[in-house]
Amino acid sequence: MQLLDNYFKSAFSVDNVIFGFGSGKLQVLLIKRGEEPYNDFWALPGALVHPDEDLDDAPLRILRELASIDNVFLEQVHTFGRVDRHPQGRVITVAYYSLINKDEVSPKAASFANEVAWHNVFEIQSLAFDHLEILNSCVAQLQNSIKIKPIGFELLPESFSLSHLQTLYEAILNTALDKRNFRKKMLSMKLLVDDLLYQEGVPHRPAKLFRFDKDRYETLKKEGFNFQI
Amino acid sequence: MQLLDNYFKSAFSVDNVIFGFGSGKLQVLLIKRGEEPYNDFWALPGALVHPDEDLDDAPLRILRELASIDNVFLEQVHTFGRVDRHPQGRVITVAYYSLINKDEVSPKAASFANEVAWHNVFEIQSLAFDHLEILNSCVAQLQNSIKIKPIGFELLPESFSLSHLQTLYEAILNTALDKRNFRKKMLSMKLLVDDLLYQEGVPHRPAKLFRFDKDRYETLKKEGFNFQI
DNA sequence: CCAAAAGTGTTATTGATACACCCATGG
DNA sequence: CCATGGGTGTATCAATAACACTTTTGG
Repeated sequence: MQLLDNYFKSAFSVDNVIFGFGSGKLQVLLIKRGEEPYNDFWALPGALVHPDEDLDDAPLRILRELASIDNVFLEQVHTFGRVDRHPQGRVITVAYYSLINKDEVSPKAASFANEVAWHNVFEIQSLAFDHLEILNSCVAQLQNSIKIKPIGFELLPESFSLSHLQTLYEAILNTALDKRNFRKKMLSMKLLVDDLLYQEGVPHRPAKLFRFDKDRYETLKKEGFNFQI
Repeated sequence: MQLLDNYFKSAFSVDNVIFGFGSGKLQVLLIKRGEEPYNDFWALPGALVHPDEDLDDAPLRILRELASIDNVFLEQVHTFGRVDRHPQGRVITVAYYSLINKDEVSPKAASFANEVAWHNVFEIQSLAFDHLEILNSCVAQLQNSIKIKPIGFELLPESFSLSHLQTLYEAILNTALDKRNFRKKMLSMKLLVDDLLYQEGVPHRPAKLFRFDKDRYETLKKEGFNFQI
């Protein structure tokens, strides 16, 4: 609260909705608050923006502190600024979401949190402050973005099967997709390269593995190509 | 600058990209700055957010001061917060755009401006601060939004012809559209009601006039209808 | 040989695009 | 009667959606 006092009257913060994919579900990394208000509530990880820090760097700092990762996909979503959104003063907050591969991180509670844990997005009932509204707006934007930009791969290991990718899309869009149509469309865009590997040790026919060709996407994009699922 | 001093070190502002439609072109309302920095440059109308003012109300206040109108379509676009974006201190700014019918306003220079004028969007070469970047992001978002939401009507008089509407779409999207296909699609959505009026005093066949049925749109939207042009 | 998920094509329907002439009015 | 923009329909092509069986592996 000491730090807060310096900023108060008018502070700006960022909140970062960190998405991951696990157990076939879209998940989000939440912290358990260790102080009032909303003590013991789950909340989005957030931080005040430092005076000498670019706005877009603040959510990346959160990721570094919480999950020790850098170089993450990040998208700004919306800025929330109702006068009464924070009970202790005027805080305008900029919401971001980021996509990370859960396998590569083991989140540790940072200075500002008691506990950190992954939660299934579509099972969350309440959060501290207006964080549920913020989460929902980020989910909506993710659902839009994933249909028109090849960003889902950020949530998967480098090498993945088409079924794995499809379950990811289904988890995010919260709907079932047709297997044959999904594969047809995904492969027709020529953004996946055959990894020349197959799944191992599975009790069924092993799936062919692919990886996403980012360079090729950048090239195609310049030529006017539009990703579309 | 006196007001500014109170806020500085960390201030948040809004900038409002006010779009209008005139002479067949997409236009934007700019102010000419009357002080340093960027004295005599054209700039987006902006304002610091008052401590007791909801964020979304700040751009509406700008509209009230500059054009004496209320009840305007408004969309938040993006928040710009690079440390060096403002030469005099740390200012994070939230960009909004709004759509108004030029016929209903006669903008007057407000306290913070020397001069106000409409400019053709696609002819603007430079603006104060990073306002060109902000303008461009708002134009891009308007172009996206107008394809999927029936918002263009805000820029027109209540009663308009299909050709009028088409020139508006062409001006915003900066591209030519096929007349028959445009009309077919627009009418098929059943969002326009025949105004039972025709143009008058034109030296050619007078056009049938329509108006946008907002209630009907809200109803259809609830049933899962998606606007699409 | 059983269970489990991988992999694979065709058809029908829908939506998108391309395109040219006649009409009504004012001057 | 001329100039101007208003108004209209069809045919082709591309994209989407629906749908069921065979294959490969581990146990």
